[in-house]
Amino acid sequence: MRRNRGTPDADGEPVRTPVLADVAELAGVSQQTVSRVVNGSPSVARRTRERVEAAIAELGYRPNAAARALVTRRSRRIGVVAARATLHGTAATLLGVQEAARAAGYSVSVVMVRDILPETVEEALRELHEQSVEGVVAIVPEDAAQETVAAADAVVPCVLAPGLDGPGLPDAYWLEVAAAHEAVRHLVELGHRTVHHLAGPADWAESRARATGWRTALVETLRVVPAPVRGDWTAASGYLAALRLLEDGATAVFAANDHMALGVVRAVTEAGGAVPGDVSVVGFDDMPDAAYLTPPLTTVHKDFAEVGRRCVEVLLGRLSDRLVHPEAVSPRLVVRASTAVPPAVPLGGRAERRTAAAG
Amino acid sequence: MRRNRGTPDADGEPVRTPVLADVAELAGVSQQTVSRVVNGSPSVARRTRERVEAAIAELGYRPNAAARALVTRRSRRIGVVAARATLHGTAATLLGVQEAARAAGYSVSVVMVRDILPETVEEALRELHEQSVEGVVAIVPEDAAQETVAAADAVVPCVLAPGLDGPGLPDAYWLEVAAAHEAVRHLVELGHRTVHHLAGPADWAESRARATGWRTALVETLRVVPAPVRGDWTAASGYLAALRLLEDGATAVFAANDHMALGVVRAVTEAGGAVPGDVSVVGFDDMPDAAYLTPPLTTVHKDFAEVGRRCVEVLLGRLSDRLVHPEAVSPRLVVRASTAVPPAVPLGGRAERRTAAAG
DNA sequence: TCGAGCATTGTTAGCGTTAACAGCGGGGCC
DNA sequence: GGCCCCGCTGTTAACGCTAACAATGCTCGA
Repeated sequence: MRRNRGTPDADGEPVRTPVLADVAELAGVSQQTVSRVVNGSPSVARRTRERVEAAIAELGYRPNAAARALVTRRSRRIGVVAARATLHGTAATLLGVQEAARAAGYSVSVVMVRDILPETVEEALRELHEQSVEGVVAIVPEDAAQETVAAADAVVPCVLAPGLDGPGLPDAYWLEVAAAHEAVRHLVELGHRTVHHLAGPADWAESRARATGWRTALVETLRVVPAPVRGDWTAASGYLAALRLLEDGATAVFAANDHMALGVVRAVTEAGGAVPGDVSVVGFDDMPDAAYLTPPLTTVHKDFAEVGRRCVEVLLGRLSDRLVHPEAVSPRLVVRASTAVPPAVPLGGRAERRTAAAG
Repeated sequence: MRRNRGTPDADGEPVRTPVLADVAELAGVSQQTVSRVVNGSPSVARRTRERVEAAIAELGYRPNAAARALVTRRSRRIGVVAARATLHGTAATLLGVQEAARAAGYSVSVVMVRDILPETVEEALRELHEQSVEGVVAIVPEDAAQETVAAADAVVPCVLAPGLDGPGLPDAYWLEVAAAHEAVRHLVELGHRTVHHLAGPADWAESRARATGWRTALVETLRVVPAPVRGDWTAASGYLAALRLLEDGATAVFAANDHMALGVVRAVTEAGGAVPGDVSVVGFDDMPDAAYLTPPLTTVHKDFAEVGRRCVEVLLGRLSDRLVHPEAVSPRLVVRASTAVPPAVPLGGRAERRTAAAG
């Protein structure tokens, strides 16, 4: 035989990872028969199968994915492009994608990008393409990135994870709107004159959906619609933004995610106010810590892992020319302790004048 | 009817992803020459190289990683096994691993396991092995899993991410101990009689390191060492555990991570106490939200992304038979607003009696 | 002038696997 | 009894790429 790789053993017996041929030889059959056994082909006699299986077990044989991919032109691998990997939503979605992919027999390649720019996303997609991924789940909610991803779809099927705009999960957007709407209604019904909004970045579909829900709820109940303030999803940005909201005399703030909401709570507290005594705060996402914050955060629960799973479902569907259309996950309001009736006198300074004029 | 992927062209010309042979033909050279250009071999004439590069650009050629892996027996891919993917530490470490691997020209396969059992970890490792990863970074701090990983090291080089026990980052453990020690000293110096500990799971090296640091600081300053209470890293478990700590009359709690610390704050507040007025709380990890919690959490900052990067450094070192030994990352205390001098009268009920007896 | 020696390019043979087809007994059917 | 077909197994030729070696055309020194 030929040259063997691996460390040559002391007693001359060469150690190398076993391949199909080794199993075939040991079992006394052809490689093709071993291949059939490995792939669960029905046309193998029971006795033969058993012999082959024994040989596989004895040698500890595991098929080589690269060789398979090469010949079948199917890598059984999907790629994930993720941005802001430490954000709760991203991490949880990734988890769901990974689980679902694994369950379907696919392996997962991950590329995380630091800045979501068309070029970086494009490069990430290229790298994934080079790995012959069969499809890509992109967790990059910014619009700019989404266009890049959409363009790449011609080369390799891509599913956008938030799925708010994509063709895969079309009503997810409206469910998100509805959930935001519900959150704001909750605040209005508590008696707040109006509800301020701490929005996410303008170029994220989630931001827009949540802002839309907020706005419609306000318009519907004939409230003034204050100018929303923007954050970048982080607690730090939420804190900063809240300072302005407070100046504006807000008594109720609907933040586009929990991290920012928690920053709002901090700002209110620091300004000498109380949540929910002076200001009510609602978040979005319901990250695991939300229930244990002080005060426990009223927020909208969103099952990101499920979102990830459904993305895979859609993607795998497209790979087999089926058009899968899973029901969108429906976020729902979880009322906890960060919301209450508005205070008799609002916290902000100049605020009184302004809201009085508006109301 | 061999179906080519990509969009079928209107004029019947089948569109298929270009391969080396296509480039070679277009450039009028042999495949080998194209291969040399792609791999940056110096022995290609400048004119030839330019022609080949033009052809590559025109066709949009990208080398096929599977074919390469097959023939070179180097996949240029590393695997990551991660558990509890939504925990801050895990997510951030994964990010660091991914970044460093990518920078070194490696791609990353991720397998996330839900329960850390020897079997599930073993299966994850097997799957990774099947993908011919050249090495594995395992973010599975439980001891049981670590043994499994260590055993797999014979088949494929593995680096344990927390690196507290592993051969790769040996002093990381003691730095962790030192950081915990520093945190507890901070509390003691504030005037607390003793410091209670909310530990992580017993079979995590981090838990043990932090508990050790806590204990030594207490012993060193001649304090009673209260029985530590255990959580599972989540805020929920921290909340539950804190209830017992409070019964015990704790005035200072050192929690093994931020999530649990935040649960402690919640429990204290719910019991009618204040942080830090009645109970001081210190966390560990310094997750991004920590500075914006109410109150801002005093905690130990740990750069997980850096941990991930160094794991990759060690792993890639081993792959090239170099023994890399990067300096361990040194966590450091960040004092914020959740710690203060102890109250005149402790919050807990039976507590007074007990601590009085102890002191 | 000739061959050594260099720079550049081409040729051949796989890497480990599966697709496609070929072969080979034996049982059922007419 | 002959034929066909079925169940099972084997053979051959790729998949896209690179390692190893062979071959070419030069330049240069003796």
